[in-house]
Amino acid sequence: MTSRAPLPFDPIAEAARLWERELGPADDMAVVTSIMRVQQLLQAAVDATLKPRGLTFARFEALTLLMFSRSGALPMAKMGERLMIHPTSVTNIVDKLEQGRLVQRTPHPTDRRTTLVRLTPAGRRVARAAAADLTRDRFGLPTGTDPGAVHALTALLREIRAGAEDFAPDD
Amino acid sequence: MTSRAPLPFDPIAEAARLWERELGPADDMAVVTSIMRVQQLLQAAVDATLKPRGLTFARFEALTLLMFSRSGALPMAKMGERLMIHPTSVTNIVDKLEQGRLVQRTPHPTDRRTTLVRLTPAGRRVARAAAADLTRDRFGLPTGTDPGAVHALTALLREIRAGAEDFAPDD
DNA sequence: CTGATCTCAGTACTACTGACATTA
DNA sequence: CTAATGTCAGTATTACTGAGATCA
Repeated sequence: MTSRAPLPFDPIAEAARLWERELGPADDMAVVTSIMRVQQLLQAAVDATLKPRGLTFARFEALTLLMFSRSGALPMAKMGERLMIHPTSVTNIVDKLEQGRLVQRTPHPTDRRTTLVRLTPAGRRVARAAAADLTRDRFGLPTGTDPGAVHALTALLREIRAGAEDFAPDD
Repeated sequence: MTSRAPLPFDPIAEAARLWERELGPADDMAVVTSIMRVQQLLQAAVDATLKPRGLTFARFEALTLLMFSRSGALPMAKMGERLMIHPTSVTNIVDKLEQGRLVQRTPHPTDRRTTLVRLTPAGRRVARAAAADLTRDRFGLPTGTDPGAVHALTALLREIRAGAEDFAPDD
């Protein structure tokens, strides 16, 4: 959260202008760069909101996933699939959450290969509190962000996710 | 690039449904999560495209910035400002580019505190080739992504960047 | 003296590869 | 035997803090 001085011009528009002049069509470059830059801004804001509770956005997402699951517990592999993260990253994230006593590893009742991750009462409490913090801070979105723009953005990003096979198109 | 099996449903829409039921309005959560997820997909695709040339997207952006500068050289601090990255990250990225002989550190002619980073001929060549690769792969965007959607997305993200003081609004 | 510029050491987080033990 | 599950060791990136040297 090192508050930078804003640039006197839009760096992406400027880059697109020069790219177009020297390298060809710049539309794809401009969107992708925009997404990267906005993600960076939001990630920093969200992590700052969560820091007092010892969470990162990745850990918060894992906690939320468990909170929304029927029994409050899921296999590691299922978590990785839903969160689109690598198996070793699941191990790492669950390690940290377990150190904070927000989740607990338990054996699967029938499949002994599988480890279930279960939300503890403290985990559920922290998840709800963190969710309230994030809602209050609008997940890092600038104050005054137009709700219509939020909807439109979500819909457009959904198209891209569908095209990238993030999920089955016929939902 | 571990090609995952796509989920049989949209995980973000599903999370929004449950969030709305238990925690309140989910619109902000849905956009921000969408941006994070799409960024992850694009970052992986772009890095895969650049890997054969020994570049990451961050290093490519630094190279491009130099390519578009008047003299092909910029102070480290100026680079960090434009790319929105931390001074120590600039040091790190320039280190790697210099190891690959794509840039060269040179002293500033008048301000002896400042280090100029200059593109080498090889650096310029690699930058242009990488740009061509990325253009060919549409910067990781799914094949068939609607150009209209690309424009709309860029415009909406520009609003958010402006609101976050990424640059001066009166551009 | 103040402030800017850059680097270094050390830490944290996430991603990925390859290897491995266990079990369905 | 094959495939799935989870973990570990090791590596690569990037981000950030704190400290310090140099210099405008």
